[in-house]
Amino acid sequence: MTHSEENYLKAIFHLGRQGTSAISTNAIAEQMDTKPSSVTDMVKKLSEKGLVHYKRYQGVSLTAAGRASALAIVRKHRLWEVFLVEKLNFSWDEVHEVAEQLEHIKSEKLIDQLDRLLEFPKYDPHGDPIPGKNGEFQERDKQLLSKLPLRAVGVCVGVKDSSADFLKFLDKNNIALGNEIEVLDREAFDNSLHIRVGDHQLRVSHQIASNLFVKPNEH
Amino acid sequence: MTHSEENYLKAIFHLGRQGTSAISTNAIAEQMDTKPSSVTDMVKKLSEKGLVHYKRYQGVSLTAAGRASALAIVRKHRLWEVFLVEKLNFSWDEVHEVAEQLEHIKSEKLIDQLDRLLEFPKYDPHGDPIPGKNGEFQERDKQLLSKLPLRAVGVCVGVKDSSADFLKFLDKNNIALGNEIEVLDREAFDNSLHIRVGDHQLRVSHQIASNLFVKPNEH
DNA sequence: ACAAATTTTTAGTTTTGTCTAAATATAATT
DNA sequence: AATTATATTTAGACAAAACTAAAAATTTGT
Ligand SMILES: [Mn+2]
Ligand SMILES: [Mn+2]
Ligand SMILES: [Mn+2]
Ligand SMILES: [Mn+2]
Repeated sequence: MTHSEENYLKAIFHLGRQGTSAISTNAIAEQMDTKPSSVTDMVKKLSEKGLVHYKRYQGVSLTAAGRASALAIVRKHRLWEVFLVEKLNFSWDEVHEVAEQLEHIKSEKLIDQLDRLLEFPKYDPHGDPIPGKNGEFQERDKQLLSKLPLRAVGVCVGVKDSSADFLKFLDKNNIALGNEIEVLDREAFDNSLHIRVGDHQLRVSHQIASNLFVKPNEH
Repeated sequence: MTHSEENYLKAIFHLGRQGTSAISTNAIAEQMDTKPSSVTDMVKKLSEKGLVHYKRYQGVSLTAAGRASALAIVRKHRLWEVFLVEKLNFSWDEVHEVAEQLEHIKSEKLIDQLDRLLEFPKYDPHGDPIPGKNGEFQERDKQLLSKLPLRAVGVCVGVKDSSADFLKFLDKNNIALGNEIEVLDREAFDNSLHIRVGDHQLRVSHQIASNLFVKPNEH
């Protein structure tokens, strides 16, 4: 499988996890920053290889084989991200670009041993779950901060947008995975929040709050 | 720079370290397991980019820029090989194939941090020197075992042929880097040697002996 | 239901890296 | 020096992955 084929499978997989319906050519093109006509070409090839279901004009979805391949790539991507943060002193906003390259390295032993070296991590630096060797993975019980009721308390466990810009914003404001977050107040006008993170307080826009995942505390 | 361009530069660099003359199209083709016509095409492109000196029918050599690029790739290749052996439990006959992939990953921080994680190794698992960040590297003082005089003692410091077959042969016969080797006898007929490796003895063919590097003991 | 807008596909090009077959230059041999 | 052999380059083709522009199918709006 080529790098390009792998990237398409991964894109289709990620789009499939958002909305559950069939995935459109345009959506894939946008995700991959390419043209719809290129997508059509590639989707045909993936279909020939039995990796996606495809009927023209009807969108695509992954076959079992395609899903397995996509999960393998996601597993590699996230393990490498952990490696970069834990062993090579990368910050969480720097890892994605390099992991995009490393995810294509082909060696089963490499990835199994990397998993061992990292002591079998369950989540990547952005809080996303790392699929196991056989593709199994459990999404964490989490909620967008913006959906939390007033006075609710939770632990920050992930980001929805993992762009460098957003991650650097979080760093600058001392918000990190594992922090306790409490919703102190919600501004009705723009849905911005007044929150407590650990022992400091700040105001965050709705856009910020709707890109932060928290695991609500049991009560 | 593409993977293919990088592979050509590396091949030219390695050929240049054997014989010092201009490197022939055919030699590159053989080294890269491709056709001479493909080499000509690529060499033209590398020449356009100022990475090799090239006049048709006269062979190629690296420019300063080309040499620097080649050294950067060799550095990455060998650091990754150390990583695979030291951190991921690979044996020295398994690392090359994976390093061929990893050497193309682009990230300066990645390779600097990898260097640090490995505690700035000077040599790779096959005894080959690892170029520094600025391309500087010192070839070790070493000699082929086959060239050693009778009764001479040395330390095994490298292999010339690092094919999996040869490396597995060495493993099987308990010959490893760092072992002390003494030449006990030389058979005039076929130049095979009777040697001592640490505390065991064995006979090795001339072909074996001429692919093992030793650092002769001062006397 | 029909026209307009949007989405998707097709057709034809481009770039990169490879190949085969043929032509040309260099090297070796008589 | 001429012939033969070898090495190298050119010419033309191909596959992969992208693109643009145009055609076709689908969806939307009235
Ligand atoms: Mn990522
Ligand atoms: Mn991630
Ligand atoms: Mn190697
Ligand atoms: Mn090596």
